[in-house]
Amino acid sequence: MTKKSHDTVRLSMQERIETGEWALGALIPGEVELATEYGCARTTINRALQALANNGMLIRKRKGGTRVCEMPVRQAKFAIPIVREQVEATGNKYSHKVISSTLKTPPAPVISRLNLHPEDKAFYLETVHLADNRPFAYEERWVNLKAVPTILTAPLSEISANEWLVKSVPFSSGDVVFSAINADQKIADSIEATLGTAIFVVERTTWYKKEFITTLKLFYKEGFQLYTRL
Amino acid sequence: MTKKSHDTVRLSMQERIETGEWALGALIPGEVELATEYGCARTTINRALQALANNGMLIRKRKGGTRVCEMPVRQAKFAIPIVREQVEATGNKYSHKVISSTLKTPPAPVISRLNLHPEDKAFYLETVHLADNRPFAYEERWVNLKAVPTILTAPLSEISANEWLVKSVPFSSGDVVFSAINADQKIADSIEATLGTAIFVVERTTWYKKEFITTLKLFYKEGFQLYTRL
DNA sequence: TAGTGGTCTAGACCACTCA
DNA sequence: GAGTGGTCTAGACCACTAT
Repeated sequence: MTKKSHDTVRLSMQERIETGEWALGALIPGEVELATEYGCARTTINRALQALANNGMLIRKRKGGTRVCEMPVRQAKFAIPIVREQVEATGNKYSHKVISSTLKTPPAPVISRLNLHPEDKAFYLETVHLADNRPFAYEERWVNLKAVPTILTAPLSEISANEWLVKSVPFSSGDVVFSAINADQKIADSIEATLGTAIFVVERTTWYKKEFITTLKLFYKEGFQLYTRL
Repeated sequence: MTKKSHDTVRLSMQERIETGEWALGALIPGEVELATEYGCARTTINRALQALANNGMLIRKRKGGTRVCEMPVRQAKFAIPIVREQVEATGNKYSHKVISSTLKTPPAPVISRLNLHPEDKAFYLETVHLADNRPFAYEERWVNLKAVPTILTAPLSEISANEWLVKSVPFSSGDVVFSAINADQKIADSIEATLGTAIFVVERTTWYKKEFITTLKLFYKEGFQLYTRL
C-alpha cells in the first residue's frame, strides 16, 4: 500500500457513484460511518468528500447529510489561451508583428467596458500573431493608461503586449467570451483569409482590484479549434 | 473573528502575491515559518498554500520550497453548456424537436472516435433546440448502442437525448472542442440562418470507463456567445 | 543527507439546519 | 435540541529532491 489514502478513498467513492451503488439523489453514509468502513480518520473521509462535492458530484448539507447530485453539472477547467503557447504547442515558431499602436479615444463599448470617461484616451494596439511566419491570429487591444501608464515605454515589438502585461499585473481577474463571426475586410487581410470566412473569436477583459487593465479581441485563422477536457 | 482561518490566510497570501510583496518567481517562507507568523497550525497554512498552488499562483516542490509562479497560467472553470439551461437563462421557454432518428453506419471519423468496427451501426439523431419556438441550436448526435442500447426505447420527443443520457450514464468523462464554421445548407435551414453565416460549434464526446457513449456537434444560431469568468 | 512539502491521525469545538 | 458537516490543532511520519 504505497497509495495515498485520501486519493484512494476518493476514487473508491467515485466508483460507487458511477456504478450507481450510490444512486442519483440518494443519501450516502455519514463521515463517521465511512471512516470506520474505510478504516481511516474522519479528516481523510472529509477531504475526499469535499473534493467530490467541489467537483459537482455530491451535495453536502449540515445535518442533512451528503447526497449524490441529481443534475450533475459537468465542469471543466481550462487554461485561458495564450497565443504564444498555442503556436508553440503545434511545433511552430512563434513571432508577432505590431501593425499599429496609437493613443486615441476608444469607441463607446470599450469606454464602458474599461470604465473610462468619454473623452479619455487609451492605448490601442493591433498585432498579428504568426506561426512560422504565417498568420495565426489577429489581435485588437485597448489598454487603460491610467492603470498601466508604463506600457507606452514597453518594447512591444520584442515582447508581446500580453506577456508584458502578465508580468506587470500578474494576477488580474477577468472574463472571456467565445463567439464566431464572418471575417470583414480588415480581418481577412490581417490573417490572409477569404472575406466572409467563419472566424473563431475570443474576447477578454481583465482588471485588477476593480480597475480595468485591458480588453482585447483575438481573431483566429480559419480552422482553429479550442480543446478542453471534462 | 467569525472568519474561517484557512480562508483568511489564503486571501492574505493572495494579496501579498498580487501586490508584489511576494514577487514573481520569488521563494516564499516555509510552512512552519508562516504558521508562526499567522499564529495557526501548519496544517492550516498547508491548506491555504495548496489551494493557491491548485489555482496556478504558486509552484511547490519538496525541499525546493514554494515559489510564486513566473508565468501564471490563468484558469477558468466553466460548466459545460447544457442547451436547456442556456435557453432558460435568457428567460425563454425551452423546447426541442427531433428531425430524424435512424440506425446507420457512421462516417469514418465517428467510427474512430466511438471505437466502433467499420460495419457497426449506431444511433443517429438530428435535433433542433428552440427558444420560445425560435431555433436556437441544431444538434447532430451519434450514440453507441453497445454502450446504451436502451436509448432506442427512450421517449426522445419528450426528454432531450442529452438529459436522458445524463440520467442513464451520469458521471461520464469527455472532451469538448470549440470552433467556428460557415453554415452549409443543412445547418442554415435548421436554424433559419443565411448560408455562409459564421456559426459557433461545440463538439463533445463522452465516455464511461473507456467505453464511448456519444459524440455530438452543436451548431448555435448566429450571434451566440459563450461566457466565462477567470 | 538534510530540509521541505505531503499526508494521516485523534480529538476537539463550532455552525448550520432539520425535525 | 440533536445530528451532521466544517474546521482547527498538535504531533507524527513519509517522500521527494536540492545540495
